[in-house]
Amino acid sequence: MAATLMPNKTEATPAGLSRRETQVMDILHRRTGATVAEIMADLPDPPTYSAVRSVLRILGEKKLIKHREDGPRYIYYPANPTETAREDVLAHVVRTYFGDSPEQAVTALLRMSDVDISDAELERLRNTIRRARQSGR
Amino acid sequence: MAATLMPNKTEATPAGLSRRETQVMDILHRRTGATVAEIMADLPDPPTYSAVRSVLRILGEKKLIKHREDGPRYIYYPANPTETAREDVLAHVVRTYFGDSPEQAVTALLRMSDVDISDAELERLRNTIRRARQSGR
DNA sequence: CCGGGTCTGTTGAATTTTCAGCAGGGTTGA
DNA sequence: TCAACCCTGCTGAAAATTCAACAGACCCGG
Repeated sequence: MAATLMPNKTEATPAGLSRRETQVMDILHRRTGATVAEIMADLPDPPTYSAVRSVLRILGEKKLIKHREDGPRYIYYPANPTETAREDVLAHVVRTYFGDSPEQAVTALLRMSDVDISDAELERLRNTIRRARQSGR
Repeated sequence: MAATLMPNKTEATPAGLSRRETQVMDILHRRTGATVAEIMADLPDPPTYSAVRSVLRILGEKKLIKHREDGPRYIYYPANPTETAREDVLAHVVRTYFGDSPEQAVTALLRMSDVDISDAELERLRNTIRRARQSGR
């Protein structure tokens, strides 16, 4: 029994960022742009100002972020549009945690987010999805 | 203009795993358990067998994975239930990429996943969610 | 019974990440 | 004007990660 049949590499973890890099990118996405001070404030176990800037420089070299000037300081923001990032991360999550079933992801999402959707509604939604998928696709 | 008003730390990145650690955890989630060989096969730029085992040992020390014996070898798997992991990762994604709006996450999910749901359906779903949230919660 | 192969446990080194200090330039307000 | 302050750019060191090699145990086929 050959263990692995599909190539199936991990990927989709954008490129493979370090811990701090990931944290900073997350902050930039959440804030859609932030100054060094703001990033530092949001960072768990905030390191020094200089340390944050190091990470930013590296992210810049990797072309993952850009910055514009805002008076005396820089405002850093993700290099590619949020929309893209959203698709990427959702694809990754669906693939990794929901066996490639967007349906399951949706229901989990609804279930956990205070949206106490009824079973009936859920069923209806599921049908809608299935129907849309069959015909549309 | 005080920049930061909320504490708003990053967190939710489970604990802050290293690059390799994250990759391995993702593989274990996707496969719901895997041998070293399988993990190695799924890893981008696969290192040696020994290297993989190092990461596994560390993940074990951090109580993030367990392993059971399967004949001559070990099968590693996430220490806490997939369900929990799913909630955590969804919460993180929604917060980071969708401004804490599960609704938006759901629509994005539907839109991107081959489910070419019509605007009308989408609107209906949105109403359903809103309604459920108001009354149910 | 014995050799080859596979697996785990452990250790130490190479590489990467993370971090802080310092120098220079510009802005601000007294 | 000028001094205090804040910001960036850069550099090198500390710390963590990543990795490979080696030793010992086990299993299997000949």
